[in-house]
Amino acid sequence: MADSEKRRSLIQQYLVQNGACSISALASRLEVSTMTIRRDMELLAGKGLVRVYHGVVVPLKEEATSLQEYALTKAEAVHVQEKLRIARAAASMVEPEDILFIDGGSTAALVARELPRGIPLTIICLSLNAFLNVAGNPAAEVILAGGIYHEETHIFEGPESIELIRRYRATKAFVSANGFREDLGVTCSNNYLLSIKQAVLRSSIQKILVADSSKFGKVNSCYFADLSDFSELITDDGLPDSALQSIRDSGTKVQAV
Amino acid sequence: MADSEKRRSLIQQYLVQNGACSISALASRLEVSTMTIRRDMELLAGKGLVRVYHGVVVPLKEEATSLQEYALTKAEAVHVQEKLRIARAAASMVEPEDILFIDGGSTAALVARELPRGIPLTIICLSLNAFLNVAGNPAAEVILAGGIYHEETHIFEGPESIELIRRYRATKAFVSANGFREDLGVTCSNNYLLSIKQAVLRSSIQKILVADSSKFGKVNSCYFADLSDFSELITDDGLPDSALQSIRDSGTKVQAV
DNA sequence: ACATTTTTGTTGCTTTTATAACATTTCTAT
DNA sequence: ATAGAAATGTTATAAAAGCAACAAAAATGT
Repeated sequence: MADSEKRRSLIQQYLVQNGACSISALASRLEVSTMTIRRDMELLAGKGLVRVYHGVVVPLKEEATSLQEYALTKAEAVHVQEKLRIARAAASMVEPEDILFIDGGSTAALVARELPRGIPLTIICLSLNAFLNVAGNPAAEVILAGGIYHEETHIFEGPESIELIRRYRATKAFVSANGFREDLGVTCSNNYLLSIKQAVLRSSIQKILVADSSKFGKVNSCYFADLSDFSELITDDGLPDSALQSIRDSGTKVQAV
Repeated sequence: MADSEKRRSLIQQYLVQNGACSISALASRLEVSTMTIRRDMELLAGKGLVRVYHGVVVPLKEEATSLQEYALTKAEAVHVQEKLRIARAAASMVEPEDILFIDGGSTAALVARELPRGIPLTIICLSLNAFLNVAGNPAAEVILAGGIYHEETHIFEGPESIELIRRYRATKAFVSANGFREDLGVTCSNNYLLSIKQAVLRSSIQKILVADSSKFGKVNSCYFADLSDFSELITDDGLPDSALQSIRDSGTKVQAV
């Protein structure tokens, strides 16, 4: 990476952490002239990443503040690029008046974050992560399945959660998983996750599995569905063609983004 | 609320939405001089709510979350000190192994924040505010009553919420209110709040009303209990002695902190 | 109604930033 | 190595913001 790029990257990182910074402070911190910073900012502003006011740079990264930030720092920072592509593909499937289940897990949380704003939706969240990423959407009715909070998964467990899921009917469910393979099916790591995911599948028309290719071939302790139980799989381009083909043959649409 | 307060509140709201704004823009938007805005910003900066750079105001993200936002940008900003004293008194009543209901509202959210950490508790939260203030407490089992999210109150509404409350039994319930008086009882502003508060009262041994003295004498549309239905009232020192005495005579303990 | 306090606006001056044009350095490819 | 390109620094001028002191207006209390 060129020095100038590295500097801009550093600036961005600093801005996201600190919320804002003056151009003069950036110049002295990075030991370059203010003109250099200005030119950098012009570039970043052109990309829509920052906004430059009078002497001050403010990161414009979509609400990287407080709640959303919390939701993402906790998420495993692995395969973020893939997960984001998957999330965007998933979000682009959503249509006005859709009723959505958003599962726990970092990929599903990203789906929540990428959901179109301004169109009427009903969004039923199963994890705090997903919820925090949609709360505040003015056009959406946001529902959270409550219960006992599990900090490691950000999911609420309990009969109330299951009951709530059973009471609703969704047009689309975005479900995550810890592992998926053709022979042993789709798996997750906990018993309560299993109950929730199964309830979600039973309450939804379109069942969409969002899982990056690192999950492919893996198994975890709790089996909750076969791949063919899903109407669609959204994953990245890391799956072998043979696998893609055989999943498609079993009746599940596949998007590899 | 005084005009100046209203203006500062508007500014804060605008800042949280937009991330940042120049002083000159705020001045023309609110049709006051830049000096007025500058002085406002000095005030808000003193409270640690914003940071002023050269001509630009940036909200500080640490404080912009749930509670502070609610407690300081909304109309209740005036009574923060009282609420905090009330919250601390309430929190000091809590003992190990207690099972707690924490209602919605800024005062109850403060109770949640002031709860002792490290002692085993079961904490059932009825609002996002309260929840975010206790999530992460390692010694506590944290439960959130889910349902349809209401942004203006940060509360989750729905049959699931009520069912969850009915299913639990608490040793202490910290309940908030919009108004309370001896003749017309304790009132809140919404129907769903009413259902929740009544369910909480029916599921709890000790029923503790936390409400600052500005609520005294007021009525709101929804009546949900008499003052004598509460085992205890925690308020500040703004109630007339005669009222304190007559509430005590009716069998409700009163702490005026 | 009056005086007092608080809030807001105005002015002049200082300091900081923006911008453009030009000079210099650093990088890159042959 | 060297020319050309890209990146960076410098300077001068214009524009905008900061600041302090004072004036005017509005709110408050007696």
